[in-house]
Amino acid sequence: MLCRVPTTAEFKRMLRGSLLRTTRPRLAVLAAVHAHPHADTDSLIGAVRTQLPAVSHQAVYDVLRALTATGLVRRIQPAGSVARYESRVADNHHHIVCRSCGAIADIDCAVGATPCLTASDDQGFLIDEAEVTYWGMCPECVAAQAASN
Amino acid sequence: MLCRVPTTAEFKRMLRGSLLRTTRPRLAVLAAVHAHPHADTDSLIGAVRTQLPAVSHQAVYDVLRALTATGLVRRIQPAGSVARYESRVADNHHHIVCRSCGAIADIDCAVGATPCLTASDDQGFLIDEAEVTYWGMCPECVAAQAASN
DNA sequence: CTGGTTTCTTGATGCATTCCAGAAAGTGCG
DNA sequence: CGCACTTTCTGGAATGCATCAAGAAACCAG
Repeated sequence: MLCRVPTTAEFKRMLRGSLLRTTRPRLAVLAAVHAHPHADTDSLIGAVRTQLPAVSHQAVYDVLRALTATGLVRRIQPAGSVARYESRVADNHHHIVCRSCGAIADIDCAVGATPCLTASDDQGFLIDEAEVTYWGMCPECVAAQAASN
Repeated sequence: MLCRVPTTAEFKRMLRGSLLRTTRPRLAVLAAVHAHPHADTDSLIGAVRTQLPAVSHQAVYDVLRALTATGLVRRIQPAGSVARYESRVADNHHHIVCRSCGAIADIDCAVGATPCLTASDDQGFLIDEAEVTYWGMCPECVAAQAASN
């Protein structure tokens, strides 16, 4: 992620561009998602409350749903994990999840555009997205396991 | 799924082959998973109870976990869905999920072996599996939407 | 058949998420 | 700039899937 975190003014523009009212909770949540990629809802609530101590958890849930619906943030949820959110939305990238500690990292699509979208037989389904999740172990957990042997 | 549902004797052999005791709940759960692909836990509990009315939900949860751990069944959990189980475990196949009704269908890997497993940059992770989930609409929901327009 | 171990039953608990009703804040118009 | 309308936020309770815990029951080897 070489992208710097956008400014508040830019966040406002993003909200207006999505026909969303610019409220403090929304700006704070948007900033939190940009600052903490792949964070779960609880972490985001904590991050938001450092700026806005009074926000309710319900507000964060509502905002995250609104932002997800308009495409400003993306919700990911690997099997066995709670919902997590990220701000990279434009590009077609995938994720690798550590089976041991649950860490998530971004991975660009292996081959160009959207090759995985070509299913061998779609069985009459109208496919609009192919989501790839890589499973494995993060460097830290690999090292930890090697050390314990 | 051209495979017929295995017999009870075959289920027993499968359990013993995985060093698991052959108990009635396990046989019933194994049969239920084979008879109802992609069923969620609650449906499986219902299916098991047609044969074994007294089983507790906890027993089904435990059995499903044991079967998943030994690889006799596979657990899948698309984002926003509860856990589902299937009996196709040997082949490397993927799933397509209907955004509208949640239906799940099997899809064979697009290109031969395991091409998607080649990540562009693994970032130091030790990758052991690439899971592909296609998102779209099932034929029924496509028809229903077309009819309502 | 019997001892030892694993598994199942019953009931309670945890946790992420959602529902609900009233209060508050943002927005457009006069 | 202020007012009315609409949407959003607060606070509290509820839902639902899944897991934990302790004792009873079932399975397997000898």
